[in-house]
Amino acid sequence: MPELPEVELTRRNLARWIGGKKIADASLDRLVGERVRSVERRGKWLRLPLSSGAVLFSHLGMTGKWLERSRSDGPQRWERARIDVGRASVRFVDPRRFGRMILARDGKPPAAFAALGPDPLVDGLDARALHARLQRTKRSIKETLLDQTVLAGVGNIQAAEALWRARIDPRRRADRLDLAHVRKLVAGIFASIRFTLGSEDAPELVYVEEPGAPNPFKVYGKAETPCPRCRANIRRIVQAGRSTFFCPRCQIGP
DNA sequence: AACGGAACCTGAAAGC
DNA sequence: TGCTTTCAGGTTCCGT
Repeated sequence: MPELPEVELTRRNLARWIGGKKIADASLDRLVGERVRSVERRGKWLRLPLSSGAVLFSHLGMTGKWLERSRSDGPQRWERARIDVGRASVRFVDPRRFGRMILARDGKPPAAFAALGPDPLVDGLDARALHARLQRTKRSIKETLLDQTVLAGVGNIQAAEALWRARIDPRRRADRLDLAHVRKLVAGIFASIRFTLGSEDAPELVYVEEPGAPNPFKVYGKAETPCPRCRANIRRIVQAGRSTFFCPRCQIGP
């Protein structure tokens, strides 16, 4: 269930595994013979420009992962695609099948990609611009952060974590945040992304919802445990059908 | 135009 | 034990 940090770590792994390499074989015939010019990321999308000018777009959905295996290894459980380069082979596995792979022969991105707002790592985040954008909605700040056209890459975990770091109540209306709040929020987003990049970096990513996976987060998935900052009990609520975790004491209310 | 809710799909855990 | 319900860090579509 990947968000910006997990997709960024996947990007770095894929760049090492297949960046600059020629595709010797693939589950998608059209890819054979192409060279992977680079592995890029924007929001939760991976973008792989190929030597012919075609571009491969990959979205991990909720459960998608790229794994490195040996060329001689058989299909992995839930394998949906494979790309072989030299002796190595990368596999896309996705039990829940929400992930997507799109080969754009003309390089034109899918609509969802084209509509993405600024990516914090790729484009940076401007507090004034974000503040102006937040003025245009009556939704809660938590729901608004999940809107990929406002900001690319923040998902349910990063939203909760960033708001906790910024001490902002997730139920607060987005248009009620002043510039000072938005500055704290921007700092919170960067801090949370950095923290997650540091704690999850591995050749094989493990998502927190998987059985037995560690939970490195401050509030996500921590209902009824003490807030790491003020020791009040973390609460779980539902917003727009998704779980939100927050501290009712140190995150300033609506 | 913007918003909330259901739908898409599968597996694991919790509840009965 | 086995059946049912709930939940999951994704987007998309549909109706209001």
